[in-house]
Amino acid sequence: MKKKTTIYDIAAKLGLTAATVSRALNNNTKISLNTRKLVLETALEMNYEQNKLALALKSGKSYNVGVIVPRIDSNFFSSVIRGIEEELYPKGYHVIICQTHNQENIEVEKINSLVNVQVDGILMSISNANLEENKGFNKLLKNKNTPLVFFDRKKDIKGVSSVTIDDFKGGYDATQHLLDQGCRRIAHLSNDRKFEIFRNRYLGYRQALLDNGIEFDESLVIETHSSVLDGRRAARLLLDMETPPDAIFSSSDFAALGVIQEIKESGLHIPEDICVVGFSNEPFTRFMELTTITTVDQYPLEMGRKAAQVFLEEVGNTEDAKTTQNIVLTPELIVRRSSSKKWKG
Amino acid sequence: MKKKTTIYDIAAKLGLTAATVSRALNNNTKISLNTRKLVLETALEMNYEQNKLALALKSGKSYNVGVIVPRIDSNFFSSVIRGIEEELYPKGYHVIICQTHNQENIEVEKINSLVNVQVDGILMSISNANLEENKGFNKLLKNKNTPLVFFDRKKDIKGVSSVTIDDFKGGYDATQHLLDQGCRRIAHLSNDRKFEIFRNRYLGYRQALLDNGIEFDESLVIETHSSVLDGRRAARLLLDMETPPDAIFSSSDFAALGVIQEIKESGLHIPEDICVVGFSNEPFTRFMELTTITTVDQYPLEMGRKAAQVFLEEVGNTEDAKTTQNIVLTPELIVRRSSSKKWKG
DNA sequence: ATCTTTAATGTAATCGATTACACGAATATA
DNA sequence: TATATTCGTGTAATCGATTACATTAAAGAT
Repeated sequence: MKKKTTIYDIAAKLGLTAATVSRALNNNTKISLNTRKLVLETALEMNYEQNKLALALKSGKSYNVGVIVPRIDSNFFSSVIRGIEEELYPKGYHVIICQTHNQENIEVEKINSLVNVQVDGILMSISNANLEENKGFNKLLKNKNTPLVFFDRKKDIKGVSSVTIDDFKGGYDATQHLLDQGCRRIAHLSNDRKFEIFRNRYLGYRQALLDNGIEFDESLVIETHSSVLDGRRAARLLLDMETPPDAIFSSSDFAALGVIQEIKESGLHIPEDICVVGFSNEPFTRFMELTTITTVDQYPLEMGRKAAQVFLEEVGNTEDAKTTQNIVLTPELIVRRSSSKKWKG
Repeated sequence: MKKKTTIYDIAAKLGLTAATVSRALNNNTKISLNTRKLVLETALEMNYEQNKLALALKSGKSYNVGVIVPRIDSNFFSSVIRGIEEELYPKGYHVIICQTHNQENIEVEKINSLVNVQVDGILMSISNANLEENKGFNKLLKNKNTPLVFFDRKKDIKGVSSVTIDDFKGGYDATQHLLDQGCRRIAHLSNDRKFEIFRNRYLGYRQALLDNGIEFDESLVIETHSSVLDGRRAARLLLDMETPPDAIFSSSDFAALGVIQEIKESGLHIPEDICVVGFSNEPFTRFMELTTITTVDQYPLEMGRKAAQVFLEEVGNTEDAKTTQNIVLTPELIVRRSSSKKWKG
C-alpha cells in the first residue's frame, strides 16, 4: 500500500522545487550538472516512476493507440496487430486491442471507450457497414486530433485514411486461376457486400468471368458468413443444384474449409470434381492432410505496419495539413492442392 | 480541432461553479432539481464527455484491466480473453490485451507499460518461468493495490491468486485413455517444465503409467515448443528410434498436428500403428479431414470468467483482507479418431 | 421578531507533471 | 567599476474532475 513517489517527494528530499526536478528529469532546460545528477540519483533511489496519467492530462497525449478488429482469433487479424505493434512499439506507443465479435453495438461501445481513455488514435477494421450512422463514431470523426485509420475492412469516408489490399485483383486472380484449370461453372461464396472487401472480391470474380467469355450466373453466388459451418451449408446448397459447379471460390478460408468438408462427405473429389479456392492464407490452409487449400495471401504484417505508419504521419501533422492516404497492397494467389489438378506436393 | 467541453465550460455558460456541475452530473449530493436538470440538458447540448484521465488521476482508478498472454492467435487464449471480457465489461472495466510472443523481455515491458497506464489490475498467463527475478514484476507485486491474477500458466507466488485447470488430471486421463486403447509404449511431447502446466501434464502422464504397471522410459519424453514444426521434429526423433512408440501424448495441439503430419509421411497409420492425443481442444483438432485429434478441453471461457471474478473480489477488498485464491478447473478428455481404434464418425 | 435549521451552492485544495515567466547571483563586457 | 549577460531555480498557472469545508439564503421554530 505504499504511495508512489512523485517529483514532489524528490523535491522535498532535496530541498528543491518540483519544477526543477521535472526539468532535471527531462534533460530539458539548463539545469546545473550537479543538480541533475543529484535528482537522477535520488529518483532512482526512491523508485520514482513518472505518472503517465498526469502527463497525459497535461499534454493531451496518452501514447496509447486503440486497435479494433472483429476477432482476434484469426491469423489474419492477429498478424495485422503484430505488424502494428512492431511499428508503434519503438515509437513509445502502446497498443490496446479490442474485439467486436462482429457485433455492431459492441463496436460502438469500444470506440467510445477508447475515446474515453484518450487514445491518440484508432486503427480499425470495421464490423458495421453503416458506421456513419453512429453517434459515437461521428464524435470521433469530428475530433480531428484523434487520427483514424482503417485497415482491410474500410469505408470510404472523407478525411479517413486506409490500408487495404486490392481485393478486386484477389478475386480476379483466384477466378482466372480456376478458369485456367479448366473450370467453367465457378461458384462464389461471398459475404455481406455492404463491406468493400467482399464487394470487390465479388466484382473481381465477375470481371474474370466476363473477360473469359463466361456468362455470369447469379444463382452461383451465395452470401455466407466466415465460418466453417456456414461454408458447409453453402456448399450443400451448391451441390444440390441441378448442375452443380465445378469450382467454388470462397471469400473466406474458414468457409472454404467447410466447403471442402461437405464436398468430401458427398463423395466427390477435390480437385478432380470440384476445385476450391479460399481467401486469407490462414495457417490451416497449408496444414490440411489431403487437400491443402489454394488461397490468397493478404500480407497482414505489411498491412499492419503500413497502417501504423499512416497513423504516425497523421498524429505528427498539425491541423489540416493532413492528407488522406489510401494505400492498396497487392495480394498474392497461393496455388495448392485444392485447385490444382497437376499438383505434386 | 475543437476543444472538448469540460465541466468548467458548462459552469460558465450557466453562471455556476464547476463543483456544482460535477455534483449535478454525479447525482451525488443535494442539488436542486432545477439546477440538475439544467446542467444535464446543457451537458447534452454541449456534447460534454467526462475526461477519464482527470478522473483516474484524481481517483487513482482507471477502470482499465491489463491482460497479458503469450499469443492471441490461439483459440485457447482468445477464448479466455473473451471470458474475461464478458465478466468485466458489465462492471465498467475495459480490457487491454497485450501479447508477449513468448519473449521474456517483452513480457517485462508489457507489465511495465500496463503499470504505467495505471491499470487497476493485471490478469496474465506467464511467458517467463523466472518471473520473480524481474524488477518490473516485483514493483508490481509490492504495489498491493494493483491485483494480479494468473490464469493457466501460473507461478506459485505468495499473495497471488490463480485460475488453472488440473493439468495433472489432464495428463493422467489422456495417458490412461491411450493405455485403454492397448498402447504400451507411450511417448510424451512435453515443454519447458519450469512451467507448472507442462510439469503437471508430465507428472500425470508418469503417474498413469505407474498405476498401470508400465515402466517409465525417459527416452520417450521429448521437450518441444508448441508449434507444428517442433511437433514434426519431435515425431521424427521418436519414429527413428529402434523401438518406436505406439502412442504419442503431446501437451500441445499444435505439436500434435505436426506429429500427425510426420507419422503420415512416414507411411504409418493413425490410430492403427500409432495413437495421438493433443491438449487444448483447438478448433482444428475437430476439423481434420481424416484424423480428428483426441485432445483435452481446458474450458477457456470458464477460466477467463473465473479469473475476472477473482480480480473483482480483490479490487474491491481493501488492504490485507485479501485472501489468495487458487481455483482449479477440471479438464475433459475429448476422444476422437486419432486415438480411437474403434472410431466411427 | 429573533434564532435555529437545512437546502443549495461556492471556495479552494488535491491528484502529478509541465512550463512560461520572474528573479537573484555569478560572470562577462565596456 | 558599472552594466549587460547568462545560468540555475523558484513561482504559479494549467490540464479536468472531485470533495471537505465554508457560506448564503430561505424556511421553520418559539
